[in-house]
Amino acid sequence: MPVIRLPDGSERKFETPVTVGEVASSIGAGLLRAAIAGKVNGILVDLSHVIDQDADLAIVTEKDAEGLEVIRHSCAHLLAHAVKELFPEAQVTIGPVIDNGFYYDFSFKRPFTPEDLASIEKRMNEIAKRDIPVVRREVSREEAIAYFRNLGEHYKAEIIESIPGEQALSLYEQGNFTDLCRGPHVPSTAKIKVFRLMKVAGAYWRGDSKNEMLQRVYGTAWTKKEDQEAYLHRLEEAEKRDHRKIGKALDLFHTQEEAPGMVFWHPKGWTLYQIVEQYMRRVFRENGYNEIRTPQLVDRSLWEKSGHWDKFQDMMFTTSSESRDYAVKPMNCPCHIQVFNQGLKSYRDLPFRLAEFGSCHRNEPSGTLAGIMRVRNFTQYDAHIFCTEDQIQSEVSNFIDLLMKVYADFGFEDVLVKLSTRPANRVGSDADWDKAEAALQTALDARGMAWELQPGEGAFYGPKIEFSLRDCLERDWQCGTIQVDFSMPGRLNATYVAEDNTRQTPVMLHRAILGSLERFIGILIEHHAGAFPLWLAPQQAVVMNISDSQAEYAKNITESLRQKGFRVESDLRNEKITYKIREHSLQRLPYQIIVGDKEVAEGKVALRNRTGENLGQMSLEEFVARLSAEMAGGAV
RNA sequence: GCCGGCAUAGCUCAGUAGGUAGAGCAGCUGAUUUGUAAUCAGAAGGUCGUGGGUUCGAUUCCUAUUGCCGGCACCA
Repeated sequence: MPVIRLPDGSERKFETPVTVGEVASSIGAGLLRAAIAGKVNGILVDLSHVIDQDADLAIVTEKDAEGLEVIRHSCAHLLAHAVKELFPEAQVTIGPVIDNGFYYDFSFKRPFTPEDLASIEKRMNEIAKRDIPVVRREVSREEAIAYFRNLGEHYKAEIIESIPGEQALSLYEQGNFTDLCRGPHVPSTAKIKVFRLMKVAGAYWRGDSKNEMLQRVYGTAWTKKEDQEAYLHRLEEAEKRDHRKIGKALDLFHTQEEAPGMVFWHPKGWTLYQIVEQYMRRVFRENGYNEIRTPQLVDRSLWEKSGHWDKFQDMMFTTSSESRDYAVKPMNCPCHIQVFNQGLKSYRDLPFRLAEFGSCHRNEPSGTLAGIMRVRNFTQYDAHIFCTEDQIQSEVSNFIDLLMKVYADFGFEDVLVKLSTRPANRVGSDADWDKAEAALQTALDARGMAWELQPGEGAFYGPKIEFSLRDCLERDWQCGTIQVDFSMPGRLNATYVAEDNTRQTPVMLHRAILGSLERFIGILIEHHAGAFPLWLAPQQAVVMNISDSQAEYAKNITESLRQKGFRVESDLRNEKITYKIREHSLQRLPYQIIVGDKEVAEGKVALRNRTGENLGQMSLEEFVARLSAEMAGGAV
């Protein structure tokens, strides 16, 4: 005689055990029609789930986020169902829900083609229309294994065999297709209405590159057609912001076959790069860092001592000369320790902060290269702080303040924070780890930041915090990090003289704000879609004449602005003003200045901003004041 | 690195069921002196990513290779 409490607080009594669907039906036929699943005492279940004792129940419909998740999950099954009907020899494996959709991995003798995708999607629509009930059934482990072995579904059988314990397993059956699944699922295939298959790609079985490569089919699914269209539209918008496209259109950089994964910066792109570099240089200077420069090429023995050779040998570029082997530096830290090691350091020198804009090379696998986001030659904008354990917390605190300020200056307000703590394999004593983890956590909490704990995800040498930027398309980019290192200073013999005249090994903090500068600029390009704020714009304004007679005046305006430090060019070409405006608008210049006979006569300029607004006439002084104010609002 | 796709003029792209390629824009030349997102005309521009093969003939078919793109694995 279960009593069921609904989210609004009301209660319903039933004489016998009831299913979630029956409760929904007792509330209203409309609710039953909209119902996707149920939530019993907070646990998501099928509509067919039987409730035999008192419980809290919420009916999950397609309006709920969880309802959409269930639909996406069921859509993955629908995909597998269609594939099995069209290609019976294909074997099913797993099909989880992901952001905006789902995927399903198949083992098949040949790759799926785009044409296959079209026919699979068509079959999915047909199956959905058949309105096939989706039925849950519990079986024992042995039964399940035997069932899938018998079907020749070896991957499924392997999955079940790897599930520990003797627990009963659930199978979901829709017509002639059955899949092992925890569920829950929609009650019928007809509940899945809006979906699209997006792409096929290879994916390793169980995510291990030693295993067979499976065929992964990606799809997206929604409850409403408009939602799907909005999603597809968002993808198109993201494509327009692609830094490779914008980099070409705005003449910022290029890459070419002879230097894979390395960037040729053009004048405008290099201007942008320099603005970012000079800004960071100022930030370092004002915050107690000393900038240094260390060699690109360092004898192999140093990398052996630091431990990098052992682990990353294949990914380091090497060269040799006069029978010595060198490696091109893949990171700055070992060299920074060499600088620290020059001369005897006292505890009074700590914290000792060294920063470098170091050009690093890593021979990344070919398949990982992507525009300027992942390259083989990049500028590692990082710094190392040598300090005592007692200084960790204040250093981390100051660093977080600095990092948030820098991100805000670049237009990023939304920052995700993750704290990773000790892994099973690690160096350093538990006392060291206790202290370091506590220092990181205290620094975060003192600032009142929201953060996520990642237990066991720290590096072997120490705990770390990672900072990700969320851009305007809601994509996350991990850029910043601060890592405590108990290992490397000792490995490379860094010491200082303590108050009691003993030699101590300092703790080293690795810290980065922007990460790879190439990647950060790629993020900036996509975040701003090439329409950079004034302080970052490689070219801030153009001065255009209407006809030849104002050429001299235009040149003078340009020159005055340049004298004041603004990045301005003249466009004196014999073209119609509309033509010039169009060109510079496409180049996304913050300001366009137009001078014709009227402006010459009155000693003024006519101003147009990036959104196409005509700001009317003003004196050069007024325009300069406007630019200066806008720059002050930015970071410079 | 693995799976799949792609590679044609400076750029964006079309094309050839195998008979050495075409558009728009840019660039060049000339005319036009122009008021807030494309003035007109003319001439020119390509070893169809690279190597090998099949063929009377390959940009097209086969093969290898390089790069790029989408994933996967990787990322000190």
